[in-house]
Amino acid sequence: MTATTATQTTPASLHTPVIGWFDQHARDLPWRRPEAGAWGVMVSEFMLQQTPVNRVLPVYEQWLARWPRPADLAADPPGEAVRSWGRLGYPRRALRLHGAAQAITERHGGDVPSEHAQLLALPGIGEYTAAAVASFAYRQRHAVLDTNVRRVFARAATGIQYPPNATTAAERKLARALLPDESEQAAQWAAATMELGALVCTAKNEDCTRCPIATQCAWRLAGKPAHQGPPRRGQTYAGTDRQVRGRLLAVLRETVTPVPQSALDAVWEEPVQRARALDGLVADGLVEPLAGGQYRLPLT
DNA sequence: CAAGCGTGGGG
DNA sequence: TCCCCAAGCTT
Repeated sequence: MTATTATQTTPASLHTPVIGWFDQHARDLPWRRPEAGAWGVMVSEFMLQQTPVNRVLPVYEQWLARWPRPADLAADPPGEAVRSWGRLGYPRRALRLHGAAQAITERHGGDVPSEHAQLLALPGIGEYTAAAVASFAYRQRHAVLDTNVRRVFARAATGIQYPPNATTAAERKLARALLPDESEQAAQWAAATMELGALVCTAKNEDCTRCPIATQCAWRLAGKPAHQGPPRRGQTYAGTDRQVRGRLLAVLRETVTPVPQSALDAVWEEPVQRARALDGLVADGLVEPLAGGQYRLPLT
């Protein structure tokens, strides 16, 4: 026999069980079907930035039915993207997705680019989304570090309950070290680790009995020590500008005809904050001011 | 780099 | 009820 330590965790010892688990338990999500294409993957990634899967599903279906290609979206006003975004939250994402569709139409012949650098240059696409589209849609080899993967790696490899607030160089290095060499297997690994974090290795109430790598998990082996350090910053919402913006935009989504100032004034009592919120929406390009104190979603 | 940016479901 | 959280990006 060799002197191999049977219990040591190696990258390869994680790949087979995690990918095997994914084969058995992956959810059948529409953007994972072959017919979704790169555009479907990209749309889903925008919508899933900070919004849960179950709320994205219906909006995704409507969106792809209405705008099956980037050029279809680019041909409509940005305000229509904002309206169709509905109540997914963070409506600037809708504007950025529209802008990305325009850039794809103008610069890439209407096809979602496959190169990471070109994806990264599109509005609304950062490090994570560029890697996700390149990996999921084009089966390339990229470290895909979202909140789920970061939590899985923090626990399984680093032995801590939660990753740092912001992605660190150490996390990127670890993710690259764990990535399978072959690109198709790397793409499966990316999707599988993400799904594991979403379904089993969740932020709260993780279920280690269903985890395919529980026997190798550093955090579990250490007795699942509680998170050290300051509590995660809780985002207050009630009474903030964000809440006011949400109410204002909800009014404007209701109608294609311009809305008078009085209709907007009705959503919030305090005039200073109300005006600040509306100014912010205009500055962001989410609202278009018209002559005579009227407002609408942007046509350009 | 910390702050700002929506919304709704579940414990 | 309140608090936490959900496939981040931009400035």
